[in-house]
Amino acid sequence: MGNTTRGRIDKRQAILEGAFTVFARQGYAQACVQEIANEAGVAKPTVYNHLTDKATLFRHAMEAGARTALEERLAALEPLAHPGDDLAATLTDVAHALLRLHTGGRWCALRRLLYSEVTRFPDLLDVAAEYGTDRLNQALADRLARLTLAGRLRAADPELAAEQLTSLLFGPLEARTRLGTRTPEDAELRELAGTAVRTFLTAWS
Amino acid sequence: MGNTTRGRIDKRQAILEGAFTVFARQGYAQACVQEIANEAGVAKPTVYNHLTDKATLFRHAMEAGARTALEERLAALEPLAHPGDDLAATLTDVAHALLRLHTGGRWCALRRLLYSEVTRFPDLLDVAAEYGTDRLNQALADRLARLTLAGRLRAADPELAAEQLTSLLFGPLEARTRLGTRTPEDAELRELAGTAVRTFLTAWS
DNA sequence: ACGAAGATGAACCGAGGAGTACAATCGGCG
DNA sequence: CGCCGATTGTACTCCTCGGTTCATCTTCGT
Repeated sequence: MGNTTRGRIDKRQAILEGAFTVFARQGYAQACVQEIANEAGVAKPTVYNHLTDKATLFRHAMEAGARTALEERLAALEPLAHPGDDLAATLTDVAHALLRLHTGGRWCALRRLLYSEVTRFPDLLDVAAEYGTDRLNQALADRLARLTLAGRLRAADPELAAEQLTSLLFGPLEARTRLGTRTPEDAELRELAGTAVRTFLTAWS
Repeated sequence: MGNTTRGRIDKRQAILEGAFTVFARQGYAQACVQEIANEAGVAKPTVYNHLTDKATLFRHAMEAGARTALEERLAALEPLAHPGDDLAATLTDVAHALLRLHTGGRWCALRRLLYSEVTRFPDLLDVAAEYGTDRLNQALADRLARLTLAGRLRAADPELAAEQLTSLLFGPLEARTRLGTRTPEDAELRELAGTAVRTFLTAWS
């Protein structure tokens, strides 16, 4: 258990990361603080020293996890700032990257925890609003608006267009990933991205 | 608490319904059997008499809830069997009905419970497969195929078309319903159904 | 009316886990 | 070196809750 450096590196960070992985694996109620402490390579009283409560520990862990997840997703749609000659191709690439993130373990766990604990922790709604799908849609709408201005698209309502694109992308995932317990083949994701972008473009160009 | 008829009407049914509502309200781990018994107007040993375990109680409650939810949803797309002259209108009506079901308490609770407990109860995947979105997509694909045969649609791949229509419908709900904690205005749902059907029809006709 | 089967309430057991107390230890800093 | 604050293990106190037992009704079929 005592492999982690005994020294002065930020325990708090380790605790939050360990907490997120344990919560993701067990759920809030079944995760015991002792196991989180073990996962973080830290003693149980240290956990209570940094984060007063199991509840606040959960909140902070969720917020940290959600923030990094959002950063990943925003980074994934960066290519849309410099689209090549083939708009459909870059759009498909971006869609594919988003799908891979969305089928990854971190994002699935985050969604599961949000759904399951939102009734007991209503403040998680703020986390979801701050780092959730709305934020991604907003950034995507910005990109689509720029593309429309450049004459490469005909999205009169960029918000709606973005919402429909992400819906076409992520909607089928629930069934395809068996509620997040399976990660589909990369080829399947590629195919999914292609069909979604195709219908999107026939509707919005 | 003894308001429920003391007689011989099916206790088991009452227990399952009460269990579903309590599980929906509290989640699996935080729901205690005593409260379920109270909700069902029944004594705790009676619960253990009908359903041996808390786990099996949960499984049966989930299956019952999922079955009725599926029946509701399948009934909602019945109008597609006799579409009027205006296909877009009936499609929008069906979409609206589906959206109202999907924003209702029962379905949201079911989704929450499925997501949160699928790791501890992998057999819930069978329930989801039996009564979940796939089944609805299948029935919808059947309708779309019939419509295509009748020349009212051009859905070469009915499965894909159905998947994309439901995605366009239900995708935006996650954000609009704040993870299922809010039920949008009926006008908003109507608008959502309209835009979804519009893009669907421009892509598939 | 009566007996059997099921339902009821209450008390009880045991496990698991949150949170705390405390004494021993480690680390950096003057 | 010697202090001080943070860290560690361990043990402990509650408390919740699953599941059971049991003695006492209630209901129904006959």
